[in-house]
Amino acid sequence: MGRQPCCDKQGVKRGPWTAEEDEKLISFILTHGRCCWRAVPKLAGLLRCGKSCRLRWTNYLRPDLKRGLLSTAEEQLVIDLHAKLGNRWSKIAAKLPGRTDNEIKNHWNTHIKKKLIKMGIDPATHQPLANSKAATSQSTDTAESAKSSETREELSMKEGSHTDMALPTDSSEQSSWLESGNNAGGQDQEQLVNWLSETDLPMDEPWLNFTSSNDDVLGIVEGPLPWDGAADWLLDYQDFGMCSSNLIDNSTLHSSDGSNF
DNA sequence: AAGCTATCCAACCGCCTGGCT
DNA sequence: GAGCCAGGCGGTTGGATAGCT
Repeated sequence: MGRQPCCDKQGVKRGPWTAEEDEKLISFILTHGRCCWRAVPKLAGLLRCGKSCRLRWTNYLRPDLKRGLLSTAEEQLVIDLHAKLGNRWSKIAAKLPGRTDNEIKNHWNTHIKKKLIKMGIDPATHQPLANSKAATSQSTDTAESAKSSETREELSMKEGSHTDMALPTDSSEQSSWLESGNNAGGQDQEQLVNWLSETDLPMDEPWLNFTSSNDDVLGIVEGPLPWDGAADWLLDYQDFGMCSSNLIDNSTLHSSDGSNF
C-alpha cells in the first residue's frame, strides 16, 4: 500500500513565500501555538501544504532564530559536532541555539566543506585527504581521533579562530564528552552520540553563548529579520515556548505603528 | 552593457520513525 | 502485530544574485 502524499498537490501553492503568507502563518502560530501542521494551512487560510508551513516556520519565521553568517566559533563547533555525529544536522543544530538544521547544512555544503577540502581535509571523514584511503583502512579509533584533533588545531590556527570558545573547557560534563570523543571508539562514541542526542544544553552555558551580547566579539552580523523590522515585538516572544498557545490574543498581532502584520 | 558562470540559500521531495487505533 | 498518519530529517533542486570575462 503506497503512502499517501502529505497533501493534495492540486490547489496547493508552491515556491517562495510572500510576506502576506508569512504574516498569516506567524499570526496563526502565535495565536494558536504549533498544533497539527496538516491543519495549519486550512485554519490559517493558506494555500500551502502543512509540511511547507512547518518548514517555513522552523527555518525562517521562528522568532528565536538568529540570522546572518555563522561565526567562526559556531563554524568550529559545527565541524567538531560533524566529526562526531556525521550528517545529523538536526542534532548539530540542536547544539547551536538560534540556528536551523537547514542553515547549518547549507553552510556546511557551501562554506565549510570547501574550506576543509582546501586545507586537505576530507569533509566526510575529517581525515587528511592524502591519507584518507589509508585512514579508512585503519580501524584504530584513537589514531583517527588524534588526527581529528589535529584537524581542529590546524583549522583554528589558519582561521585565527576562537576555537577555545567553541569547545567546552571548564564544564566537567563537556570535557567528559570531549574525552570520550577523543577515544571515539565504539562504546564511547555511542555514549557521546547518546549524550548529544539526549542532552539539552542549557542556553546560559557560557561556551554556547552566541547570542547578541557576544556577537560583537564573535563577529556575528545580524541580518535583517524576515519581516524587515516591522515586527520587532516578535523578539519579545522568543521564549513563548513554541508549543504554548493562547499566550497572545489577536489584538497583539499588530505592529506598534498600527499596521497589521 | 551583455552574456556566462559560480555561489548561495529557501524550498521541495522522499524516506523514516514513532504514536495511535 | 498491522496499518495509518503526522512530524521530522537529510538530500537535492532551482531561482536569485554576484562576480567575471
